[in-house]
Amino acid sequence: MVNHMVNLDSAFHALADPTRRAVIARLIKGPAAVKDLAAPFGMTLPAILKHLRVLEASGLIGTEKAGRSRICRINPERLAQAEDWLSQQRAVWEGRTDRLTAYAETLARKT
Amino acid sequence: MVNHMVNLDSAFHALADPTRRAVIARLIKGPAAVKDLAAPFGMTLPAILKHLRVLEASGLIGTEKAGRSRICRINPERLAQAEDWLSQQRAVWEGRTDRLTAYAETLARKT
DNA sequence: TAACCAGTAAACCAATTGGTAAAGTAACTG
DNA sequence: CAGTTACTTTACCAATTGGTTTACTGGTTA
Repeated sequence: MVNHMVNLDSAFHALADPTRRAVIARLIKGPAAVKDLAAPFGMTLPAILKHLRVLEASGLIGTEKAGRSRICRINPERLAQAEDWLSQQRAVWEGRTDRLTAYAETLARKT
Repeated sequence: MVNHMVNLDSAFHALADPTRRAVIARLIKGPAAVKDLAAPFGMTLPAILKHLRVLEASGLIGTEKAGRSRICRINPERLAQAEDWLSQQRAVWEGRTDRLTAYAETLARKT
């Protein structure tokens, strides 16, 4: 139960970097090798590799070795978990404002 | 247009800490003073204040001074922005898998 | 006015981050 | 077998983070 929190920690942390979000946006369209992910950014291989490790540790992506290259693919479930936390908060918020709206209507009816 | 990214950076960064998510979960049910937010955690006031500043800088919450206390309230729009990015990615993913599904069905029809 | 209360500021600390450069290793290619 | 490619490791760096303690300010209350 605490584990779930830890996952959210690492998932949101992974999402907090524009490079990593760009990698996700790329991978969501299909798997890619490390080299191909590095290409769009003016960044060294080790730098991208660090980002990929952060993403992999968070469970947002998975990687596997194929010959001399490593291919990365998205793990949409973890992305959904982050989205779920947010939509859950929104649900509470909307429940609250609904209640406020209902209360306001009650007041309006009384006056 | 780059600004939007920066906002996502700070929003996701703010969400990456369990204390800050707990603060958000609390504030989404209604405004609260700094002291009340600090109470549930075994943490000093300055520590919570730092978290609140991070949350405020990200735009996820707003604060205002009232007498000697400062009351904090949620800003649901920013929360929605983070959710939007995620659901947008999911939409791409689902579009992709839909296309794969359609392709699989085409194959099935041919055989 | 004296005492208390809520927040703020400042200085400090260990750990983490996002990047680099340089030197390896393992898998293809000619 | 020699060379290139693609990743990997290591060591290093400056900046940021999440926390502390101590001291101070401004409001509230007895």
